[in-house]
Amino acid sequence: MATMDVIERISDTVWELPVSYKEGMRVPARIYGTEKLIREMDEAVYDQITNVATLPGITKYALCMPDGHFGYGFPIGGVAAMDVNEGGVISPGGIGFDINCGMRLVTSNLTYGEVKPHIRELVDLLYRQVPAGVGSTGFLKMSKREFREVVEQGARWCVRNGYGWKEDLELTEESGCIEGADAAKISDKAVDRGFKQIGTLGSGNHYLEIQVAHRENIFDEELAEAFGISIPDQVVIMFHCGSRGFGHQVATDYLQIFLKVMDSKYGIKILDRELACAPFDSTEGRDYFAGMKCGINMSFANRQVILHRIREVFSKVFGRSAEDLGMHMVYDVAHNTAKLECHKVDGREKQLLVHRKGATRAFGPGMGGIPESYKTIGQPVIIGGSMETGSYLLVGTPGGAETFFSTAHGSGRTMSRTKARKTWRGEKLQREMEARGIYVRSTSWRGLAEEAGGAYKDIDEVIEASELAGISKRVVRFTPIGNVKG
DNA sequence: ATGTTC
Repeated sequence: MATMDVIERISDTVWELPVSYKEGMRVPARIYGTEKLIREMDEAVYDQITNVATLPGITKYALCMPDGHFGYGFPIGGVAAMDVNEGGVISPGGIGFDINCGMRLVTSNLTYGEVKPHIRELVDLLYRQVPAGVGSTGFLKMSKREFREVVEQGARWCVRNGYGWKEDLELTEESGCIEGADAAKISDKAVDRGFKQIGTLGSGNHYLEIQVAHRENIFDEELAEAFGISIPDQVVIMFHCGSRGFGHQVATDYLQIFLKVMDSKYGIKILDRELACAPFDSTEGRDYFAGMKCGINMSFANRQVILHRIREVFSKVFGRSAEDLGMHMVYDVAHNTAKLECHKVDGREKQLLVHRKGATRAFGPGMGGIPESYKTIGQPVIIGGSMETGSYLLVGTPGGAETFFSTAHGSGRTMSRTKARKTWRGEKLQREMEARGIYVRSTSWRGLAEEAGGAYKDIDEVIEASELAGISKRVVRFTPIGNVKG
C-alpha cells in the first residue's frame, strides 16, 4: 500500500503524513493508532485527512483518531482546529450531518444478579417507551414555535418541564445548553422535520444499552468511584443518539449555501466538494455556527428526554423511584461538533474553532468547562463499542494537548453496511447474541445485521491506542446485557 | 446519520 511507504512513524501510536504528501497541505496530517489499526485503515481515510490539511486556517495538524473511517468529506474520527483570527473556516463536513450525535452514561445501584431476571421485561419496555427507527416520533406534543425554544434552550427546557433532574444539567457537556444557538438561523423545513422527534433514538448505529461493570474490568478504582461506579457487577445504562432529521436538515441547508458562496464570494478552492466551507468570520459562517448550535441543543434535549423515559421504565420494573435506584448521570458527551476553544499552540494561546467529527472532547484535570465534581480528575469520556463487544468509560489527560484534547468516539466500522448485510442475518444474530447473554430488540433485521460486532474494529485495540498515545485513560470497561437498536 | 436518492 502506497501510503504505508511514506507515512512516518512518530511513536508506537502516532503516524504522520508530511505536507509533501499532497499539494496544498498547510499542515501535516497525524493519524493515531497501533500499527495494526494503521495497516487496516481504509486508504480513503489518508486521502480525506490530507484533504482536510489543505483547509484555510487549519492549525498544527489535521488529526484522525484511532477509530477513523471513511466519511462525508472529513473522515469520521477527524479533528481539525481552525484559527478564527487567521481566516479559519467552518465546514459542515467536519461536524457531520448528525450534529451532536453523542453518548450519555447513567448509573444504577442494581447489580447484574438483580437485573438479569428482568432483562427481557426491561428491554421490551424500553423498546416501547423510547421510539427507535427511521422516521420515528416521540411522545412530546409541542408546537413548532415551542420547538424553536427547545433548540435554543437544550436540556434546560426539558428539566424545567419535568423531564429530568437539575443535576443532569451539570453533568452534560455545555451544561446541556450551548450558548449562541439562534433559531432565526434555521429553516422551517428543519423545524418541520424535528418538532416531533424529541425523545427518539433514531437508526443506524444509534442504540440504548444495559451494561455491567464487572469487577475485573475496572482499571482505576478511585476514578471509577468518583464517576459513580463502585458496586461489584454494577448495572449502568449507556445510549447513543443525535439530532435526528433536524440536525441533518440544518447541515444540508448550509452545505448548499456554502457551495454557492465559497468560491464566488470568498475565493476558497477545495479538493473535494464535500469539504464545502465558509470563513468562520463571515455572515454565512456565523449563521451556520448559530444554526448548528440549535442542532447541538436539540440533541442534548433529545438525550435528556430519553433519560427521563429510561428512569420511568426502571422505576416501573423494579417498583422503586429512580432516585432510590441511584439513576444518576455520569456524563453526556458530544461526538459531532465544532466549538470555539482556546488552546496553546507553540506557546501562544489561540482562539480555535475545533471541529470534532466522530471524536470526543477529552479535557484534562483542572481545565475549564468540566463539571465541578470532576474538576480535579478530568472529564469523563464515554466510548461506545459495538453492541456485541463492550464499551468504555475513560478520563481526559494532560497529554490530550497534542490533539486539542480530543480522543476516539467508538469502534469505527471496518466493513460497509452493504457488505455487513450480506454477511449476517438479523434474525440469526439476535438468537446468537441472546445465547451469549445479550438480549437485543431492533426495529429492523437489516439494521441489526449492519451493526454486527464483526463489522467493527476491535474496541479494545482502539482504546489501547488512545491510552498509549496519552490522549485519554481507561477507567471502566462495560459488558452489554440488553440492547435497543435503532 | 437521514421522511436511507430534492
